[in-house]
Amino acid sequence: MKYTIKDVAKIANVSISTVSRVLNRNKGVSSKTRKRVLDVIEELGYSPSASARSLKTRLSKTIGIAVPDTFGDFYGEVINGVELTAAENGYNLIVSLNHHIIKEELAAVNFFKAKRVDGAILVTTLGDDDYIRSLIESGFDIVLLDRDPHGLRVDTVKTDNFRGGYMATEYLLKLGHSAILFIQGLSYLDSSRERFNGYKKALKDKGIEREEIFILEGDFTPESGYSATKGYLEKHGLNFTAIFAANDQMAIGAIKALNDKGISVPEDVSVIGFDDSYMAPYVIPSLTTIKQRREEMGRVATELLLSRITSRGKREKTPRQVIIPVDLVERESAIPIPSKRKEVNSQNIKNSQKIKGLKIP
Amino acid sequence: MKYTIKDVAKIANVSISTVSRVLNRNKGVSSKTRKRVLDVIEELGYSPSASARSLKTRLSKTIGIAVPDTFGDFYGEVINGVELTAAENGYNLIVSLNHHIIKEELAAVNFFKAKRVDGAILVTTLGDDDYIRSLIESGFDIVLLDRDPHGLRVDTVKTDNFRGGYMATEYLLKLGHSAILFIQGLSYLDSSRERFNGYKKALKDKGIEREEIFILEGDFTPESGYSATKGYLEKHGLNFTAIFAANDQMAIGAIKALNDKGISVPEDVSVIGFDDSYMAPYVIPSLTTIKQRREEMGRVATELLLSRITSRGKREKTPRQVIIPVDLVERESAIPIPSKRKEVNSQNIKNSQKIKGLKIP
DNA sequence: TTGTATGCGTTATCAC
DNA sequence: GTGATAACGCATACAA
Repeated sequence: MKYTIKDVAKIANVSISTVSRVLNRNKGVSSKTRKRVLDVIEELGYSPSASARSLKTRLSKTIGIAVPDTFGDFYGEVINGVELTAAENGYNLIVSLNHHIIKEELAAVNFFKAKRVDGAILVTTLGDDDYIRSLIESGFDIVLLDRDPHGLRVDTVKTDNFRGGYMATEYLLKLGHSAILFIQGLSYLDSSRERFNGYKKALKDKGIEREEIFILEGDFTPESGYSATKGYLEKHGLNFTAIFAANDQMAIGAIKALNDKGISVPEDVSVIGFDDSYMAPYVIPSLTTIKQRREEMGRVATELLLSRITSRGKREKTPRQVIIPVDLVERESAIPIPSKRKEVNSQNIKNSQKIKGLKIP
Repeated sequence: MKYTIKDVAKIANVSISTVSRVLNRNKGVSSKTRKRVLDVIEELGYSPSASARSLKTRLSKTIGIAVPDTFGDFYGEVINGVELTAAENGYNLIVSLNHHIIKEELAAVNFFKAKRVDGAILVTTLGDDDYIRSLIESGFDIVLLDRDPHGLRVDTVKTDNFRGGYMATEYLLKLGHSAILFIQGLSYLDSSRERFNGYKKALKDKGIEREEIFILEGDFTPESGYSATKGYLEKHGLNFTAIFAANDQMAIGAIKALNDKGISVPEDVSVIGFDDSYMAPYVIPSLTTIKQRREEMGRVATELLLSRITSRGKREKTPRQVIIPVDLVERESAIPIPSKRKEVNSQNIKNSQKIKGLKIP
């Protein structure tokens, strides 16, 4: 907490340049004096001042990450992947939350830009493309996560949302479902839109095109999945046999809403989510879902960023777009529609009878 | 990204000290020149170098937080509270994960100590008390979160775990349960132990003291709650009517295990958790639990830390131990035992019949 | 009210 | 192989 390179030098009976050498390049120092210096460092518990060092080197050995919040599974696990990779490479992580407020995101980014960090990962960016463009043009290294490049020359890392949406829907179609509700997340996010596009495409490929009213609004929270489903049931009744929610949390909320109305999952309605969150195997019924590799997204984004940082000055790399593949995880919440089932047991009939006050078309 | 205070000074036709003054104390500068300087700053998009500034002031305006990981609800929300409060006060947050490995925690703390941060919040510390003691003695500001002081002169913030454990158990007792399983979390953590103590005390106050085999080992993950419960059922059968799990995730895992064995919650077994996590209202049945104010814990810890940091040099404050109160949140997963229920409907009987292959005492 | 000069703890350039 | 010394960008004591 209080020793400087000077103290070390004095005690080790060498010059500060020698100490600096053993601290860094470790070359051009006789092994004898190196050992002596090292001993003193150890003894004093000395560690170099980060600020002095970065003032000189213009490198902070720190990267920033801007995320909306740390709730739910997604952001937390992304951060995990980022921190892990950063730490492995000797970088620290400054986390800035913007609470889904654009102004705060801009503030965070400006702060990042103020030389405090060597580069930044922007997750689920809210702001328009212009400020990102200006960031890039000013030579600031950034990578976008969970977002498309939108024509910008940036590195991006995203999940294969379209394919995930397609797979989920296709899976339900194969199970015999055709009346499939889609609960979208925040619709201004690329990730939500693409899952939606995958859903639409799968339906279209199957010749189904009508279902406008089947699109419910959500915001990725379980509350939104719950109330969207509840509202829909109260308005339209049970005129669907399956739900695809843009994330697991909304799927779980939807199941709860169905359950509250006496509708059984999966016997009456199949549900599929997106994420393969921590809780997905443990909810009842366990959730069939599209697995998104959240931690890996963080890892990859960090690797991209660090490779840019360390290659500064060399010729500019062309922007890279990494798309992380998804997998379908089959669990209990999605099953074939009754006509396709081997056996229809009494339990299902019983449950169906419980549906009251609903206009069943 | 590239202007310095010098550039600003030159363009504004003032000295760098004047610029510095408007940047900081903002006093002793005529409003005319201040405006001029401000304009130049604005125009250039200048922002002072953090490293230079902290080299000079010996303050980094950054605090660190060390947590095991960012999975589940607890740590993420604590971080949320910390970041919020830090940002409000102009501080940045460096997050360091130790992945439940002591060595990494020590590394993180040493790093924090290397002057990069003005203070640190240590969450759920793994390491022994000695290294924390040495930290404190060397004048480093820290606050411990989710952990007891263990006689150390540190500020701590924790949930009222004992009372939470007591309340949960007492609630079950009032519902008529007496055979209550306890699933503990990582038993080396204060928080888990105290919830356990609360459980034991409530039983004792009620004159129940025998239940050694009723204590199951868990580690706060849903997996552990699941497998502990499954293992117990396979070994002892259904010789209990309620479960108190040291967190919601394990409670949800336990419910899943019961469900897999054909045991209904809450009809056959009542379950109560701890946390009031994000998902608690949406699992089926919705989870009765003890609410832990995670974000507030983060807020309070940060306030304690910042107050220490800003009062450096003044006479030392005596350590403060803040205990955040808990609340019981009643939902669906815990109900009176059958003899205490107003009505026993056929549904319950039916469910009970489903229990097979279990030695029911 | 404003300007000048010094030093914070490093790294790097140059000598020796 | 080693040692002076000049920056890095800023805050501040001291002058003016």
